[in-house]
Amino acid sequence: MSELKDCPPLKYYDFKPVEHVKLCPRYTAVLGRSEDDGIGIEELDTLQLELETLLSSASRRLRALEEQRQILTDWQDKKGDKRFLKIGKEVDPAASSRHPKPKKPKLEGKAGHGPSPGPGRPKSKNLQPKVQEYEFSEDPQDIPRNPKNDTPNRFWASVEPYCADITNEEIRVLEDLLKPPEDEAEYYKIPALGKHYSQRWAQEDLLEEQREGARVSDKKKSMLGPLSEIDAKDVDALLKKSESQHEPPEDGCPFGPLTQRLLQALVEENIISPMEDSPIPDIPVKDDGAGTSPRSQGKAFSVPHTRSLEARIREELVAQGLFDSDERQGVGGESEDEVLAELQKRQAELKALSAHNRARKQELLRLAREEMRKQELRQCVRVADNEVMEAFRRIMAARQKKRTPTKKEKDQAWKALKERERILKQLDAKVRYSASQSNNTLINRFGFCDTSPLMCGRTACTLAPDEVRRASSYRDRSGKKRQPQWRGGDADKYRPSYNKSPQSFSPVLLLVRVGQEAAVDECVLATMRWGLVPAWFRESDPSKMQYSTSNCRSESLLEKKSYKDPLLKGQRCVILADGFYEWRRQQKDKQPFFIYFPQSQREEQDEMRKDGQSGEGVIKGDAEDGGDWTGWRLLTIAGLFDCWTPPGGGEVLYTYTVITVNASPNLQNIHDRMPAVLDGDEEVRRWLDFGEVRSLDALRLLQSKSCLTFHPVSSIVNNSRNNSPECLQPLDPKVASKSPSKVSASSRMMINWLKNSPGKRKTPDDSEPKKPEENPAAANHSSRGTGLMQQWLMGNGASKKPRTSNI
DNA sequence: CCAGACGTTGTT
DNA sequence: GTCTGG
DNA sequence: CCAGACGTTGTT
DNA sequence: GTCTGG
Repeated sequence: MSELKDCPPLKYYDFKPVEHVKLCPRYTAVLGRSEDDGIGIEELDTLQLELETLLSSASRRLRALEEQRQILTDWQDKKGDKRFLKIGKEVDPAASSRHPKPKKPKLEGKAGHGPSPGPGRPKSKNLQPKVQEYEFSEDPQDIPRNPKNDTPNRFWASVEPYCADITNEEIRVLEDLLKPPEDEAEYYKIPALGKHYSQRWAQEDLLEEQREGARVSDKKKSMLGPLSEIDAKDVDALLKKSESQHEPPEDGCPFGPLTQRLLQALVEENIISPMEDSPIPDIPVKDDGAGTSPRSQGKAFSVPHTRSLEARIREELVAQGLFDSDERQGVGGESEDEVLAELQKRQAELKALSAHNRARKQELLRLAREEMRKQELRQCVRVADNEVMEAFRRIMAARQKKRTPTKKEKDQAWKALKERERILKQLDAKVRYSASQSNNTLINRFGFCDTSPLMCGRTACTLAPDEVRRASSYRDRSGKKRQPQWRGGDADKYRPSYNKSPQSFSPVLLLVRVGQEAAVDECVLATMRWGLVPAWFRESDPSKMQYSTSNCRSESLLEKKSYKDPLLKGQRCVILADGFYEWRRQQKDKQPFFIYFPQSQREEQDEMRKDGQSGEGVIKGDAEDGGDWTGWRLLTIAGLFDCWTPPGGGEVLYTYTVITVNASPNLQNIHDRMPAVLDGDEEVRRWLDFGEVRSLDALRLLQSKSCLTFHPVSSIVNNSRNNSPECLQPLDPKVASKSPSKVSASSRMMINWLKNSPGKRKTPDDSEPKKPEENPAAANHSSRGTGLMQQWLMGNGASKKPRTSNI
C-alpha cells in the first residue's frame, strides 16, 4: 500500500450536468424543432455561444476524468505486471465506492479481462484499446492539457472541402469518368444460344439408352460410329418429331390464331359459311382471290403461306386500329426465349441507367468547368480589388500631404475601378447565365464583346438652315403643327457638316422665353455650341473649361453641379441632327457607325407621292412654307443648355450638352451608352415645355428606346476635319450600290439621297453638278446659299486636304 | 467658416 | 500619358 | 468622339 | 453659382 502514497489521491467529482434548458435556451429550442424548421443564420451566434458553454463544461469533465485516469495509469506502470491484478483489486473497490462515475468503466474493463490481462500488458499503452469505449480514446499525452474549443474549427474544416475551389485534378477525374469503360461491351454481350434443353435431354436420354444397351450387349457398342455424329442425327430426328407435334395447331388447322379468330367471327356473323367437310373456312383474302376454292388449295395452306397470311392479317388489323400491336407480344412473344427477353430487358435498363449517369456526369463536368471559369474571374476580382485599394491608398496619401491627386493618380484609380466593374459584370453575367440557361439573352451571349463604346461625340447635320427649320416642325400644346423660326442671327452661326464634333455649333430647338422663367407655347431654333459652359464659369476663354461637358449622364443629372442648375431652370433643349456617329471598339480596331431614325416610312410616302398622283399631296395644308417636310427625318436628342457671358464682357455664348442613357438593346453591340433620343412630336414637346412638364417629370422621357437604325461607315469620319458625304455613306460598296434589295429601306433612302445630293458631286470627274433644286429629297431651298450643298458646289472640290467647315 | 470642385468616356 | 483642337 | 501635339533658341 | 470637404 505504500504505492498508493506515491500518487495523489483520486478524487470524487460530482458532475452536475449543465442545465441547458436554463442556460442554453436557443439550443433547447433548436432541439425541440422538427428537421424542416432548420436553423436561421441569425441564430448561429447565440447557438455557438451556448454550444461553447456546453462544450466547456464537457471539457472540464473530460479533463478531470483524464487526471484521474492518469493517476491510475502512472501508478499501474510503476507497479508492473505482476501487481496489476492485485492492485486492481485493492484499489478498485475503494475507488469505485468513492468515484462511482469515473471508475465504472475501468471496473467493467477489468471484469471483462480479469483473468488474462496481467502478463500480456506490460505497458499502459496496451491498455488503451480496452479503454477506448470510454471518453479517453487517445493516448493521454495527445490530449491537450487545456483542450481548446475547436468545435467551430472542426466544423469549418469539415465543411471546407465542399466550399473549396474546384481543381484541375477534379476536372480530370470527371473527364476520366466520362470515358466509356473499356469493358462496356462485355455487359451487352449475349452469349450464343446453347442447345435447347429438349435437345440436351434427348441427348442424355440417348446416352442413357446407349449405356443400357451397352450393358445388354457389348457388341452393339463396338458397331456404333462416333458417338457425337449419331447423337446429332438422333437428336435432330427427335426434335423434328416433337416440333411436328407442336408446330401445326392441335386441330390440324394450317392457319394462325388470328386468322382463325377472324374467320370464326365471320362465320358467326354469317358473312361466310363454313365448308361442311372441312374445319377450314373460306378464305376472304384479297391476295388469294375471292373465288378460290379452299379445297383445291388446302394443301398449299399447310405450307409457309399461312404464316405470311397471318402476318398480313395482323398488320392490317393493327393498321385499322382493331388490334393492339402490344398483343403481338402476347401472341408472338409466346415462342420467344424468356431468358433472352429478360436479358434484353436488363440490358435495356442498364443502358438507360448508364446513359442517365453519363448525362449527370456530363452536367457535373459542365458545372465544374463553369465554376472554374468563375473562379478565375473571382481571382481577377481579387487582383482588381487590390489595384483599386492601391490607387485609393495613393490618392489618400496625396490628400494627406494636402496635395490634390495628380491626373495620373486619378486616372489609375478610375481605370482600376472600371476594370473591377468590368470583371464583376462578367461574373454577374455568368451567374445569371447559369441561373437561367434558357434565358440566353443577347446581352449574355455578347457579355464578353459588349466592350464597344457608344456615346455621343460626333454628329452629322447637313441640312441648310431653312431646311432645318422645315424639318423641325413641332406640335404646340393644342396639337397644332408649327414650324419654328430661327432666333435672330442664329441661322448664320450654324454650319452644316457631315462631321460635327464637340465645340462646333448645331441647331437646337427650345421654347421661347419671356423674361427669365415664363414659357410661351412656341419653339424657336437656336445655334448653340456643343459642350456646356456653365453660367458661372470664370475664365475668359471657354476652351479653358477643363471638364468634359459634351455629354451628361441622365442617371446623375441631379447630382452634378454643372447640370443641375440648367435642368432646374428648365433649360432643356432638343439637339437636331441627321444622326450621330459611334465607334465600336473590338480588340484593337474601331469601326464607326452612323446611327439615325429609320426613314422607311417617309421613303414609302415619297415613292407613293412620286408614283401616284404627282399633283396632289406634295403641298399640304397650313405649313408656313406650304409643304410638309418629306426629306430626312432629323434625330431629336434631349439636351440641356446654359448661357455664359465672358467675364470681361462680350457676346453671350449658348452651349449645350447631350444627355446620355444606357444603350438600347439593338445598339448595345456597338456601345453601352447612347444619346437620349426623343421619339416623336409629343416627347419633343414635353421635353421642351418646361412650363407644363416639371424637371423631375421630364427626366422620365430620358429612356433608351430601340427606335434607331444604323450602318457602318468609313473611318474617314474619324478625323473631324473630314467633312464629306462619305462620312455617312454605308461602308460596304456592294451594300451601297449593287444590291439595294439587301439594304434596309433607310439605307436605301440614304443611298438615293446621297446620289442626288451635291456632296456626291464632289468627285473630281463629276464636273457638271446639278442644281440643288433638281434634287427632290435634299434640295437646298435656302436662298442665302449657306447650306452644305451649296458649300460643296462653291467649294469646287479641288483640294485633297480634308475640308474644314467654317465654324 | 473658406477652399475648391464643378465631367465623361475608354483602355478589346 | 494627357491635353487641345476640330 | 478622334487626331495630333507635346518645345526653345538662335541662325542664314 | 452652388455644393462638398476640411
